[in-house]
Amino acid sequence: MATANIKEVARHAGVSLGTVSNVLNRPDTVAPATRQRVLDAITTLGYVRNDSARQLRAGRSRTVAIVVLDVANPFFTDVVRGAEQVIEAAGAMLVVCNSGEDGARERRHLELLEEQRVRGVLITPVDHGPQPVLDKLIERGIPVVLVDRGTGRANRCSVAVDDVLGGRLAMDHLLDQGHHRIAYLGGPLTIAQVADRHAGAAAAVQDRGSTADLRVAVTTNLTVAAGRHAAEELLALPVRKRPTAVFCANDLIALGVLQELTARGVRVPSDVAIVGYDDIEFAGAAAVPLSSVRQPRDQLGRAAAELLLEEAESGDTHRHRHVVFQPELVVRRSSDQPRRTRR
Amino acid sequence: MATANIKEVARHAGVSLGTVSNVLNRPDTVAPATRQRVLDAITTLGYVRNDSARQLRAGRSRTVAIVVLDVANPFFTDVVRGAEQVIEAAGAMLVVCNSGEDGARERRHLELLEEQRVRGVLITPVDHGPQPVLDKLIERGIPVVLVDRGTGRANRCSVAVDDVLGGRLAMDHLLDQGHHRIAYLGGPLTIAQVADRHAGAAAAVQDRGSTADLRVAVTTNLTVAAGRHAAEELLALPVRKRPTAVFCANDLIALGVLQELTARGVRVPSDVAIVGYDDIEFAGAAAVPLSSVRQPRDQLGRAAAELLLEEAESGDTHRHRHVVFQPELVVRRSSDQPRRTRR
DNA sequence: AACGACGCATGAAACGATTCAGGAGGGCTC
DNA sequence: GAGCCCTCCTGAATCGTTTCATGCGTCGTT
Repeated sequence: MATANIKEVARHAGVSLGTVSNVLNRPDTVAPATRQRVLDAITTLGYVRNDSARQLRAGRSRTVAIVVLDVANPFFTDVVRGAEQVIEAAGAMLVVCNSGEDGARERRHLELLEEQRVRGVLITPVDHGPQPVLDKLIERGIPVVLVDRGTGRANRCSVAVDDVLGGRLAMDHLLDQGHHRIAYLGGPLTIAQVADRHAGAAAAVQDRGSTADLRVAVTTNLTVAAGRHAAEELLALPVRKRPTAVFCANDLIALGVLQELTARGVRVPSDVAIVGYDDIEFAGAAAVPLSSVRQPRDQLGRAAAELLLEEAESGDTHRHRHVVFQPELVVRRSSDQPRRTRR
Repeated sequence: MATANIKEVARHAGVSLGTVSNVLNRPDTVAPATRQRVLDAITTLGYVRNDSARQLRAGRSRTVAIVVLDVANPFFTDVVRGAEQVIEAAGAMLVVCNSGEDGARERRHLELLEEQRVRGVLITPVDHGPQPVLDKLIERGIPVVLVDRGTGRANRCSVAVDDVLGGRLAMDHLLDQGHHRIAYLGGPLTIAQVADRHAGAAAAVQDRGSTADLRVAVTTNLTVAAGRHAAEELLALPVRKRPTAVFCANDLIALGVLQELTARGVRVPSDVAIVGYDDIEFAGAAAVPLSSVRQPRDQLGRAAAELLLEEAESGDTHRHRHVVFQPELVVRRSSDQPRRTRR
């Protein structure tokens, strides 16, 4: 019942504790014959290392945690997969924690992770204000890497995508297509990503000296349902005031808009063009494939994981870095139809 | 730097080790004044429990693992969320591991989890043959609960949804709508769910004594791309031989089919009706909202977690159970148009 | 023959928490 | 005031691993 321990293995193989440990950790320092005896003992006893003891001795664990806002959001699942690759290749283990956009849950998770002395934490924090909990982790020597939150602080690394540029790309595209009345859908504006994407869109209009009308419709969150709701409001406008294009803060909203418009007989893109953000898998698979601003999601995860491992290994000599990726516009059918210039 | 330990706390508060431990674990056995002194020492020293030491002593950890086939699949993310609720409510922690449908990765994960002496494992195994790795875990006293794999073995609990019934529901619906040529899309058939759903569909045809023609098109996996590919093959058939309805083994395939058909000018549901499976969020949000067989995904996760905790606590007195949920057909536009009876 | 070097193996000493048998002191009963 | 119970606290023993100073041969060099 009680799993065999290293001592029993030693006794069974007729060697000392230290030798078994050496077989496990530095096999080449043990004579082949002895090594084999030990290995045999291990298999016949069904010995399995006890990680708690290992960690206790080592003072730190071999697991890395990632705390995401929503495990069910395709954006984050892809980030997780990217991080996973790097972490597992390094022989460590990635545990995924879900804050569900809830600060209290986030804090509970971080406390548990601290008790576990995890090797490091990748996190997209719920709040983007000052973060005493994170600072505490860092003081304790647990590296923290911010994921997808631009302005990293001085005591930690960060990876992010240039959301202002993303907004600019989307808007430039819509302006190129000849649109003049354009709506930006997203919210709440307290979310940095939502605000930045809008700022980029506005900057694009301004830089061109365009007379285009860009207005914002704030949604309560970033879900499909919010998109449907926003579309209803657009449809309530008289046709001549209705935007001919909408730029959505993420693809879930865009999909909601698409669905509602199609259901009401408004055609995409001929009546209304749509551009989303994130380029999740379901964007290209929508019945009217969705134009979207692609973020290198798995790269984001990979880069974050690499920074973390680097910091964990190099220790004090580490210099914090802030990696920023460039987004990329993917034009698909939902916005691919130049509009005859008219007002 | 090195985090304070319980000994320093004891010294700082002028008490013994045991007292500090009591404050932490049995606060009411310590006199209020002493307790407060200890708590003060804890905060001033910034003491954080060391979970490794705790676990080593206790012999087991307070974390539960869930091993899923694909973290990015909306079906599994919802199962995870369900399990999470129960596990966290019990003061434990859920770690999510991704096997990516790869048996080797699954095994590596299980080995690591065993080293960590996790409290239990929820798993949707990659293979449904005999599972020596899982048996080994169980022998070691680590409870295992199968998720979404019907035929649980005698030494473990399981939760599942009746896939045969689900297939039957879908097919009954399509037959009711007057369809006579129907295709089942899914694969590989070695996946129990894929086979069971087909079995249900076939049984429905037979039980009615229907003359309907149900044929299977096997896909290589269960993704959107596979659905698109399958749709292309359907379109290669002459119209008079082409199925008027397709039943897909999951929603990702169904979305792929929908996209490809729409892109080729085939209308859904009037030319071809579609029914999917899982009822993921994007099913209802598709441009032609998708009929689908709904599985109680979060309940699945919750039930699995509850069985696990129960087993972990009751120990030997535990009797393994196999919970089976009923699926439910959700009819949406993609199949909601009775067909004039004709052959 | 003496010496160092080297290869292997040893086992005691950590790591930090929990547990538990036991002790100190105070108050109560008879 | 003896005996007893209670409350509160103590500290050694324990969990299983890793590490490291040490020991013991053997071999090659001088």
